[in-house]
Amino acid sequence: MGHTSPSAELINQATELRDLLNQHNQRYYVHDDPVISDSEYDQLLRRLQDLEEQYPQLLSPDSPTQRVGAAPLPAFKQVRHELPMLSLNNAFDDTELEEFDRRMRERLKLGAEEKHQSTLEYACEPKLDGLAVSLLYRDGVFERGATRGDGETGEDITLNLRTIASVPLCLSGDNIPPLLEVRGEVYMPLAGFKAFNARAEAADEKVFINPRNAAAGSLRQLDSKITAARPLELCVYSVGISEGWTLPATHVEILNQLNQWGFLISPLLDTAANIDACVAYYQKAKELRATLNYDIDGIVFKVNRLDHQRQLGFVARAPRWAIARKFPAEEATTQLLDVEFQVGRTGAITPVARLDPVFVGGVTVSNATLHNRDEIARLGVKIGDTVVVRRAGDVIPQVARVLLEDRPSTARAIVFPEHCPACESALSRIEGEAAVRCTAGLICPAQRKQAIKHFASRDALDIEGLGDKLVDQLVDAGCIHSLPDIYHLKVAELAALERLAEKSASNLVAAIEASKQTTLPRFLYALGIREVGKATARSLAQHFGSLENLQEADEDSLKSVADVGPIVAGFVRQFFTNTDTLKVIGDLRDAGVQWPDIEVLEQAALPLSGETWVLTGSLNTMMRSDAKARLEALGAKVAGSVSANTTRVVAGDKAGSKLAKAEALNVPTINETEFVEYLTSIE
DNA sequence: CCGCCTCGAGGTCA
DNA sequence: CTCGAGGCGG
Repeated sequence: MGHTSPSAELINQATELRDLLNQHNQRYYVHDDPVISDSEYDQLLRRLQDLEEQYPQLLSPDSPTQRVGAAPLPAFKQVRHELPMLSLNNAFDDTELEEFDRRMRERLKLGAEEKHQSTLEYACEPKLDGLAVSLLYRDGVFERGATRGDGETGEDITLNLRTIASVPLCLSGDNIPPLLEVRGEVYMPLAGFKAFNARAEAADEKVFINPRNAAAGSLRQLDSKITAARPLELCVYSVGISEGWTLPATHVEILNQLNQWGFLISPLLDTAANIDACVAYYQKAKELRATLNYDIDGIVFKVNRLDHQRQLGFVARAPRWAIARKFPAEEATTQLLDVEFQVGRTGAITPVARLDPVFVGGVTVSNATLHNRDEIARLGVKIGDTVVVRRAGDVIPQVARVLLEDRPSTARAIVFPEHCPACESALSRIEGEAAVRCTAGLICPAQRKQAIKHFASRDALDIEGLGDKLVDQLVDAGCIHSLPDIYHLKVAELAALERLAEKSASNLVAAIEASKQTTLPRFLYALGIREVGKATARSLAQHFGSLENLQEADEDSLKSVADVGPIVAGFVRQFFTNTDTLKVIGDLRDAGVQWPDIEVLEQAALPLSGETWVLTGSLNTMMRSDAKARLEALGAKVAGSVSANTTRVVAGDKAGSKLAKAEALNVPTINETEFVEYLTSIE
């Protein structure tokens, strides 16, 4: 068995069964229109299983038998998204939605008076409450699936996605592109969620708190057999990269095409002729919400025409041409039990409300930030009050207001401290700032701990294993006083600590060692310069190329960096003129912290300086303006026409005369895929 | 901020 | 086997 080859007849049979099953599967899950009974389906599936068992050569990754799950993985691999997975801007009321529409029409030069004349059509669809994923199909076969992650890098969850019935293992229909990345949301339908929990409860197993976390937990299983037993679904809402597909004119047409190839799209997908119709769609969806078999947290509106989308481009980490109109956050009332004061990295004192735990927006809330002294005053809140709590912007719990009529006679005023709760030094408040700060800087143990935690955090040097508790432990034990001490920790010294044995200790030392190889933006961010977050750190790194250049930069040249004004420039100058911080940087470098030599390029200028590039044809994976900006950031000039001086031509789909001219003049050309690879290789 | 998963530590029991 | 830390995602 297994070593004999299957006959042509059997190979044929297996292929037919596979196609048939995939087809029925699609009818059932994507079009909700089954033509055979469940038991007939099971019979077909079992026949294929038998065949594959007998002749393992017949097995292919797109076989429906593969949905039952595979052997457990040791860990998830990291996956880089060629095209970053962006987030969406939000609108919390109708006015914000109308402002969005006004911005769109202004930028597209459509004119305000045309508001009600159907000039700007929007695609409307509900925003499912699940997890964003990306799925890559090569020649119509599902090849790789990944979580969104931070948008740039996610985790490879191919095997888990393969178990989801509405994830097509291979695409069907006409003109399937050789390369296609789709994006969508994985979620657990409410019926499945309830059934799963009912069964879990009966079996005395743990139940899930809400469908979103159930879906997230299911996708994070290393053993895909467990995922296979979870009722998950995929609904797609956009295309990432693609090759060999001339995109249609509108977003809705894209989705309809995806649907024809076998993907589930929202049955509520619709268009709105103008923003008033969007508002109406939102109202209708809000009423419909309670009857749906899945959680939604808002409605997404997208400018429907792709040429308009290209014209509008992106802001920061979100497309300019789309907005999510959020449903109002769910609210609940509870008691304010106490207020604690925490010291942040920059010394800011943050009051944190300790609440009587209350279930709101799908989770149990027991803490909420009160932001600062002004916020406490604005709310007029006292300890013992009944407060209204809500989960704002999806995540962070917030005290919305106080029910003064319920105030007990025992309510006590919240006393803002006058001294730092960690180091006792006096607090000060700078004119015009909301925050009250401890100015002791790194002398304050709380700030020292925060600085170290920040340095080790995911977006900074990403030292895995050096978390909150461990930093507290290490600082309290005197193992770490300042950042460079991290790099002198020894396994023996760590293993002597509580709850940290040989294994963890050597893992940590290895992670610390690995963190020495970093990048300039990460390092800058890790230093914790005030007002220098991830984005600013990246701009600074790109602009100055090296730490030396940045250190020597005066305020004027700092201000010439995008998003850097006088305030940030001031903080940066202040940081690099402080002898203590300079010593910390020196010690870190002595300890071996280093980043690739972008500084080599600083004099010789950027990698593409002196080159002239020409873009022609339409690009599928990026906006032309983005392509231009990226090239210019690398020092290239981007010209409109091809000449003998042109260094290179990027030929997108339907490239015309410019491509012909390039070939005539012997100017090298590259296609879009090569171009994207090239960009990612040198950026 | 919270819920979920995974993993290591350290206990209990064989 | 239980506990708790850390990573991840929204």
